[in-house]
Amino acid sequence: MNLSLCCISLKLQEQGYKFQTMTYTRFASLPRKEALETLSARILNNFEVTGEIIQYCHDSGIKGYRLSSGLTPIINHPSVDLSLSDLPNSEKIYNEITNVKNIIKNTKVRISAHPSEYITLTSNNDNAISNSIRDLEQHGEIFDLLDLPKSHWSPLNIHVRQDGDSEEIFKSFVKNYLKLSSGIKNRIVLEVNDNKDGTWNITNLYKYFYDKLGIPITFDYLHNQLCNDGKSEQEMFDLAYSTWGVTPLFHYSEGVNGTRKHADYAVGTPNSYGKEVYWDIELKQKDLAIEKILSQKNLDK
DNA sequence: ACCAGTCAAGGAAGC
DNA sequence: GCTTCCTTGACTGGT
Repeated sequence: MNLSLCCISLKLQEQGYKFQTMTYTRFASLPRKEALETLSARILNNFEVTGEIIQYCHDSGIKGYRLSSGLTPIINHPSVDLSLSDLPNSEKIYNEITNVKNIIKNTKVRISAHPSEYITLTSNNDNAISNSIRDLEQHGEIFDLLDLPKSHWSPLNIHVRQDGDSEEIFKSFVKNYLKLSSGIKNRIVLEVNDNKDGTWNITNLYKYFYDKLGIPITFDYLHNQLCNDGKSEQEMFDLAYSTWGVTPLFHYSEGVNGTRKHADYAVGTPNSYGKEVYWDIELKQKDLAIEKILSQKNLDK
């Protein structure tokens, strides 16, 4: 089974490999030089941790890894707007990125990302749109530096956040989608929403975004349970599956007591309905939850 | 060393 | 309409 780790390894975290971040408030409160140095050191740390995690995934039989969206904090902030090359010791960061690139090449772990839940391509708020585009392009830049394919093999997964009139929202999406670079357009995929009564269930995503733009649809067990049009799970799985030109990367999670809150561990196992799929495991116990699924799978054999 | 509060985003949901 | 909620994990500052 192709399982994929989301962002954090609890095992490595225990060994001291932890991501670091920085808020804009903090950045702005420090003298410029110190702020930049702190930020640079944290970003360097984050790429080192990323390399460790990818190697660990490979060594543990985990076939995929979702990059943390907090890899390069603040640099996309509209009031900061830095590129990696602006940072002190940027050559160290680029060296580390090259190291991560080589680890990916050697291990063949499938790399993806799920940019912020707050990204929108349909908003009426121009700032929200430009912030979203900047954030997506930043992800693309990192993907390119890591030499990841400009295809859905390395997907950038986002949501259509806005509910309402499908036609209007779709039009708004297209307008902004066309502003994205080809590196983003070739990688972007759309995930079923998790809000009840949501407009963007898999059927509707298919009708608009796959049919008209060829964008693959990400099936997610939990979200599909919470947001669907009454069709069977397998029917939705198959429909989403049919939109991918490469092996799909779907999401597996279980809710606590019927809520969207993610459980610590899986009770069930991902059902791939006989197909080849990569599963992002969105469970709070991260690699420990994956380990458990893999060990149960082995017991079954 | 530890703990509680803070931070960030934009649409949803509630009043 | 306006406010609060949602979500997440690490930072921050006080003890």
